Amino acid sequence: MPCPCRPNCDGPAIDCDRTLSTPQRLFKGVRPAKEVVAGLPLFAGIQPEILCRLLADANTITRHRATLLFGAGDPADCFYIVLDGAVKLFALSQDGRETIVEIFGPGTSFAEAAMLSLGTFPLHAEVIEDATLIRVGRRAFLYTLNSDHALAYRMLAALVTWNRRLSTEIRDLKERTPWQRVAEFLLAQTDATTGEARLALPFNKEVLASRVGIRRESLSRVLGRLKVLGVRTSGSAVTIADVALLRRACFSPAEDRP
Amino acid sequence: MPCPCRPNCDGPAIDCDRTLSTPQRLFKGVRPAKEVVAGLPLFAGIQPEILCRLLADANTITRHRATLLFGAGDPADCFYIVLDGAVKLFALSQDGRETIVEIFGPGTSFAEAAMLSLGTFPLHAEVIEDATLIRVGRRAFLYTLNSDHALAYRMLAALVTWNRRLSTEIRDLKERTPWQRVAEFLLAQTDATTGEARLALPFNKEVLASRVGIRRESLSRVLGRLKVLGVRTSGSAVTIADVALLRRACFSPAEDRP
DNA sequence: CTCTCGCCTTAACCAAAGTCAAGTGCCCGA
DNA sequence: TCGGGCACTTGACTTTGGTTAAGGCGAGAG
Repeated sequence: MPCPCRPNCDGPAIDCDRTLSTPQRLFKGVRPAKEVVAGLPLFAGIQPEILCRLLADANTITRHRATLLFGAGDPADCFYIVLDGAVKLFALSQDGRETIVEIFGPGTSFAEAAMLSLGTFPLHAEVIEDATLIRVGRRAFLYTLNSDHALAYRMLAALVTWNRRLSTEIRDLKERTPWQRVAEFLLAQTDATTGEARLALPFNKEVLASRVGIRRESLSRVLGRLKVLGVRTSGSAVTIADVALLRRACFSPAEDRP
Repeated sequence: MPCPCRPNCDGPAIDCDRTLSTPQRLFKGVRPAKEVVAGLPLFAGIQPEILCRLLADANTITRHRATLLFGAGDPADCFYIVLDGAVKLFALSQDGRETIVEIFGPGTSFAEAAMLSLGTFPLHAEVIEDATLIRVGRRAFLYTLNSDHALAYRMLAALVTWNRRLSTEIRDLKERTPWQRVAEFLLAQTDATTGEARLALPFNKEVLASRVGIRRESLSRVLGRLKVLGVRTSGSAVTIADVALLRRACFSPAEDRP
């Protein structure tokens, strides 16, 4: 079966009861493939036999940053599950500028949807942080979808929540300022709801800028202005002095904006 | 069965073989309900008996502009098919400003997705142009979804294309300027691919502005600047002197921007 | 007929994001 | 150790969208 990313398809097949053979460095907390995949919202509650069948046509691959997984227009004959690292989906405008539409991190999957209709990917996908991925073949996926009607319904639900994410993203782009989107992003990186928080940016600032829809120079300036709200950055390390304060500033109308 | 828009649920039930009893003014080209619904991508190819079953729990309603169909958080126990007019889905920020996320016109349906997961609407819906709608009950819809697996797959496909629309919307918001989005919107309103085009804005400019993510004052300015590209407006009437020219200006990098 | 209201436009001002260019710091390899 | 490349920052400048306020204009009510 031909594969759009042929030169990349060198990963080992998956024995679904064996632990994934990924480098420790990349994938902390090694678990059997079964578990990882079953943990995805899309496949929650899947029947074990069907899962094995699915994984029979899957393999793990590790890719370094800057590797193109597929280009827009390529035939969509696989989808990906991210075990570690990060992948961006982006578009290229005629003048060569790229616009990041979505970013996927550990425990998420992407490009399933492309296989359902057109059969071609609508966007480009590139690894932005060294990644470990499971690549699942189209044939197996569609077969699984057909053998397990419950899966089809879960997939419906998954698409709906994905949709909802996109809607709120649109809303954000329309009604919030760049600095609010940056602050929002930072807040989303921590579980803390009060007090100080330390976090590491999951990817570089060029990417972060594109993620929130501004240029990297503007991001620098925004981060500068966020200092007065207790946000310090050095490299990819960020500390938020008072999460609650930042959250209030970010979500309350007007007053105390940086 | 309780209905979130109870005071509005006064429409007649639908006899699926009879012509819809909607006012001529609103719904030009009267067709049987069956046909209209079967024309939706979601229900294309549906089996006639199942369709009738679906419509047995449906009714037509006509609503004037400014009517709220449902609010965010309301229980989602129906979805809507637009026969005529237009409906906006929007969010309200804390300071009371509204942000339009999507707009639905004739021949489209909305809010089906809300019934699949949470069971509550994520956004507000308001009629923005006097509308004729079919309101389909949740129970019937879910029943139909279960009886017709093919429908479930079509629904998957429909969600995927919907998703794709949202992605390109995000891309647009990030990589194109407001005037490009306005021009794009105008171009989308006509079938013409060359020469002159005349069109009527499907809703007022306040709404259009929110649709493209700017304020109405900015929309005025943009329309003013688009004059040099052959776009004239008077009220809701718009003429594009040269569609091809506008398209080129709108999609080509830099040069000749208004 | 006029008044008013809703819808839209205009203008002046300001804040802020984009652009272009230069500069800094860091890592890595020769 | 040097030099080059990369990621990021800074500054000066331009452009543009938001804000506020005022005014125009048409439709419908009184």
